Amino acid sequence: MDLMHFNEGELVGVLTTQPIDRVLDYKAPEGGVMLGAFVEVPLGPRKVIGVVWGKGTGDYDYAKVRSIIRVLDVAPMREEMQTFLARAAAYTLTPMSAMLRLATRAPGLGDPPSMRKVYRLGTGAPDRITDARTKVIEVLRDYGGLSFTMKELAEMAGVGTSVVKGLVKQGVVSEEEAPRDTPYPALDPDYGRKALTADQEEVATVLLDGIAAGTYGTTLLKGVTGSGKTEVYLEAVAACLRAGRQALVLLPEIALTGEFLTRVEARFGMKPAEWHSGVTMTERRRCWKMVGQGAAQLVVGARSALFLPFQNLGLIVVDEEHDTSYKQEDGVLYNARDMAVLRASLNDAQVILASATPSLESWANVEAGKYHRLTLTSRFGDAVLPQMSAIDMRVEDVPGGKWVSPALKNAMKDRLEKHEQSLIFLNRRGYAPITLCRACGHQIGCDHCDARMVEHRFLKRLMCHQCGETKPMPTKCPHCEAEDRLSAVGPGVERMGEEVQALFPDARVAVLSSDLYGSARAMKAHIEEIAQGGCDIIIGTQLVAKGHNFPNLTLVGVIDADLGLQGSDLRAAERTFQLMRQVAGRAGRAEKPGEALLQTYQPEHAVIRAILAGDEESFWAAEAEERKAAGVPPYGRMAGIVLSSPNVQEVFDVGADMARRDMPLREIGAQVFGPAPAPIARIRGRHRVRLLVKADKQAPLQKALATWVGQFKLPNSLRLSIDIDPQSFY
DNA sequence: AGCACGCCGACT
DNA sequence: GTCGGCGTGCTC
Repeated sequence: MDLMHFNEGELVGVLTTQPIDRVLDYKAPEGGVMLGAFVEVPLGPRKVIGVVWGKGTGDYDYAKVRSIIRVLDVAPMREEMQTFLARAAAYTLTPMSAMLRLATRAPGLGDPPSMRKVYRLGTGAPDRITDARTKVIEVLRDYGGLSFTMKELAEMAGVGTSVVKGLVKQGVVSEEEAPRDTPYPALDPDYGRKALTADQEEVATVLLDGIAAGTYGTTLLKGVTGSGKTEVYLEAVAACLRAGRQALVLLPEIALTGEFLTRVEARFGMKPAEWHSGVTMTERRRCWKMVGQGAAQLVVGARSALFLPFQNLGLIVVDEEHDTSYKQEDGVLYNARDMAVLRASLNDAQVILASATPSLESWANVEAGKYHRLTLTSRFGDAVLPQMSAIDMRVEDVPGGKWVSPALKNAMKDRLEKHEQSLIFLNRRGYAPITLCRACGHQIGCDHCDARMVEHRFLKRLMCHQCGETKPMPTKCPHCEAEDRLSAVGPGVERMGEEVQALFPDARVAVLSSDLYGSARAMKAHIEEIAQGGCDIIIGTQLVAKGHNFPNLTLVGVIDADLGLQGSDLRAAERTFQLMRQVAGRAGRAEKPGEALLQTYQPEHAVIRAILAGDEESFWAAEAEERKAAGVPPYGRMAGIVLSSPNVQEVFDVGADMARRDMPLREIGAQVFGPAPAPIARIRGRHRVRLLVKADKQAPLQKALATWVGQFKLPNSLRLSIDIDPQSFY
């Protein structure tokens, strides 16, 4: 490859991670520098990390141009990575410096490679031989030429470290310095190959053809839980490894990585590299560096893994592609699913978007011919999708303050008798969503946010689900001071646990909610125990919808299928549809047929009917029609602009001013709506208003937004963030 | 992001 | 008089 090289003294442009939205000129250091090199440069009184972005422009007073201090000992950034960052920045309207920060988030990037002492067989002869010494020498012989740390070697030989030290002194064992960051063990694509069903084989073959072509392409891999989606895309990973290229698997949640790593190990013989907020600093550094040297073949990670310095990326799998956590909602606002497609297209790599319930965006891209689509139909074993039906809550007799209908209760009783598990699903954490004073009607809210405090009886506190603030449960109303008049209104999972336990006093009831655990590990252990039959009835939030297997589960009861259909959130129907189908998909594994019962007050609602009929195609088609008519994503483009400030008056004034001076937007036919209070009007003491911009699919939205926002001189106290393709906008 | 420069209010 | 508030601007 023809890498551009700059000789000493030549002007180069360096992009730094400092929030300066410009490439600065520097002189190439002694020995010259490559395009894309990671460098340390002086900036004012400081030294900062940057990347050689291109030739210098020479538009800065030459006398003031300083020299690059040093070139870091890491692989230079590839040109397609530069393009990826630039395109992603332009799309999300993020400054380049912030984009570069995502790509340089490796701890200790600027440090010299960390070294450690390793030991291998030397050439010397021992002065005398002992049993312990023989063991050490045998271990080293067995592993012919490999080296180990002192601790490893002593442990493997079953001797103390002093034995090894003695041998080192005599040169029998040699000591040398080696980098601490070691390559990941090679994965064997043929290691744990499982026989696929005919259906899976067919799909895998198509994916393999895509990999073999070595070109860009995106495939939506659709398959219900248990259809063997993972097995099938791991075949694509195997093909990618055989082709000598790197692969990346993105998972929406860290809690899922543990189980996934085990599956990778079973399939490829070794664990892959891991990248997410849960891994240690040392391991992250190793991962970043090894990925950059091509010494990590497969990375399993969170959305930020998209910014790792892959040298030869051949495949990106986005598992559970519909998951909303792929959309970063703070800092740089990007959707990892879309960015994966962008990165792959610049790398001639393949993308697999896997889901049981794809997003409407992906569905629309398939319809438009941009993505391929593969569907896995048959489930493992002979289990079938659960029998789904609605319980019409308008005719059920449910006492006040209770939520389980007689129909659902009977179904649960039946499972208890058959020693099968039931799952009661309610997507509300805590005990009760509202704490109301019966004397004055006051609802306890958060002091810093415009949100209600949720009672968590388990913690004996009230919690704000927006900012996480908690306070002790008061005994008297903070408004009218009436004693003992506060009451819990509405259901939460903790309260459901109480109700169900009262209905079935002898049943073992377990409540599953993310806030009940101290760590992801504790949560995983508990879920595993429950799945193995550790309880009769599970009460859970959407946590249970995410990839956990409950082999003995045959009944799913949804307490409030209408939750999420309310409001004018455009994606509410889509989300409810996905969530209900996923939850229902938990029932009926192995040989036992499952049943799903949905409690609803609007059984005639199109979404509820589509869920019950299991008729996805018509649901998507109907959704697509509605959104086309409304001109909203994925058939139109939107951007959310959130202004926030400690001063209410200020945000509304600036918001109104921005809405008024909308010429740059009108020029591209875009419309501005608002300002309106943002979905959460106050967070951590900052008042928030939102403007929404709607444009045609083809309109150059980003450019117009940049010009529009650029017109305003914003006060310092005010913060503005632009969210292209916002996930939620009620 | 830091850090310096600079221009108005209450103190020795 | 001057100490210090943090708004504004610069960093190759």
